[in-house]
Formats: sequence, C-alpha cells, structure tokens
Amino acid sequence: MRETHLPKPTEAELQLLRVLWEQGPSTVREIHEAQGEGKETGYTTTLKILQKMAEKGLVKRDEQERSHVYHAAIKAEQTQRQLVRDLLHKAFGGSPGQLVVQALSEQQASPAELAEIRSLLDQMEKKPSKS
Amino acid sequence: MRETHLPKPTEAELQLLRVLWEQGPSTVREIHEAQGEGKETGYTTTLKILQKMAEKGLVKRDEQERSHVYHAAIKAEQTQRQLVRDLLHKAFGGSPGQLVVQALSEQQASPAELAEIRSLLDQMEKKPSKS
DNA sequence: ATCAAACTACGACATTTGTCGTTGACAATT
DNA sequence: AATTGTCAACGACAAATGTCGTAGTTTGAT
Repeated sequence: MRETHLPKPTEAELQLLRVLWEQGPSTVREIHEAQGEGKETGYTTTLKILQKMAEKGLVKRDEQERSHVYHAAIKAEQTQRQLVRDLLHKAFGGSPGQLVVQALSEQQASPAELAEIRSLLDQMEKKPSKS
Repeated sequence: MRETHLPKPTEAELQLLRVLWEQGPSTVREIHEAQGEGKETGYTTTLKILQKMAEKGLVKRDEQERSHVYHAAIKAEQTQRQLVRDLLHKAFGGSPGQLVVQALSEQQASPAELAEIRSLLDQMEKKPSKS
C-alpha cells in the first residue's frame, strides 16, 4: 500500500468522492446527476474536476468504454481519518478530546452510535495501543 | 448572539487565531513572532492576513496605539464547533458517530478525556435533547 | 451517407489564498 | 534637524479552485 501521500481532497472533490463511495464505480454522467440535488453546476465542471482528481490519484478510471468509468482510489474511512487528523492538528492542538466533545454536542447521535462509541472507549481503556 | 454568519477561517487564518486565543490581544509583531516556530513567512504576510481577517470580522483591532492591537472576534469553542459541523456534513453525512470513532482511533486520548467523553455520553443518553 | 447526440479534451476566466516588495507616515535617537 | 527604524497600507503576483464554452471525436439513428 503506497497510498499514503495522496493530497487532501478539496470541497468539490470530496463531494464527488462521496458519490463514488455511495454508488461505486460510475460514469461522469452518473456522478454528475447523482450529486445534482441542490447543486447547480454544469456537466463539464464535474468532468474537469474528475480529470484533476485522476491526475492527483484520488480516483482511477477505466477508459475501455466510451464513457469512462471512475472509481475512488481511496476508501472512505481512510479519507475521513485523514480529514479528522488534519482538523485535529490545525484546530484542536492534537488532542482529540475536545473534538469529540464538540462533535457529540453539535449533533445528537443515535443510540446505536452512542453504544458503538462506548464500546470503543472500553477497548481503548483496556489496550492503549491500537493497530 | 449575532456571531453566527462569520466565514470559515482558512488554514493560515486559523493559525493566527490560535495565537490570539492562546496569548490574548496582541500586536502584529507579537503574533508574527509567536507563530514563527517552523513557519518561515514574512512580517507583511502576517499583517496582510490579519487585515483580511479584520475585513471579514474574524478579528477586531484597536487602532489607538501606533501598533494596532488585534483580538479574536470569536471564541475558540465557537470556531471549533463550526469546523466540526462543517466536516460532519461534508465528509460524514451528518452523523457524528463515525467522526468520533475516527477521532478516537486516530490519536490516543488521555484518561481524563476519556472520562469526560464518557460522562458526556451519560448526559446524552439521559436527556436526548440538548440545550 | 449524413446528421444529431453524447462524450472527452482543452483552454479561458474569475475568485481566493498566501506570499512579498515598496511606499509613505510616524517616532525615537543622535 | 537629520537619520534611522518601525509600522500600516497598498499593489503585484503565482498557484489553486471552481466555473464554463468550444472543439473534436465517436456512436447511433435517419
């Protein structure tokens, strides 16, 4: 896995990545229309951004078909962790406690999520080192 | 509280805000030198960014003295919450559970922080609606 | 065979961001 | 009074970002 040093996706790029994570490999048109809710942007804009993303390595594409098929080159969890780490250092001085507190007080989490967090806390207190 | 619609600070702006939160009201030179660790940038760069921030309302300044004194116009917690909310919607689809999980698994939290999070979880499960 | 539709590629453009250099005002020291 | 140093203001500039329009190519239908 040499995937580590991919650039941080911009806002527009992240939105397209989200479509790819949700729908799996898609053509430009599929991506463009899927993300169209509330987004008033031209088809070529989406295409251009995807091309840039391909250059950067954020997505890969299959050019076999006339309509190229794009797929995400990184998993959602990987990117999310990258973004969280970034925010952690840039705004919270590296200590995750306050970030977690803000996140939880910002938006009510579902009981299932609360339970998941709780079990994660248990894990962390038992074995301080993670994989 | 009419502070809500301030623009999201950029990366460089956030770094200056952090200095102001830490040191309190400061002159440009104080800010510039405080943040100098590892940052190789000119004095006028810092000045220019602060001027932009003043235009946007992110900081205010006292022009009484020859060396203007800047102070943050928003509290750290407010900005942090804004950034977390932003990340929540842009990368996690609005559900905080995964964000919390990523934050915790990214960086080991201190026992004190873990305890704080735990008590916050207790609060949230008792009263589902927050103030 | 031609024409229309769909698609990629490419360049143009406005905006924002971060970076300086220069200028002009003011102050303090000589 | 003249010089030196500090400061804010302003303009310039490169790079990145997001936005389209147009051109050229391929595919499908008439």
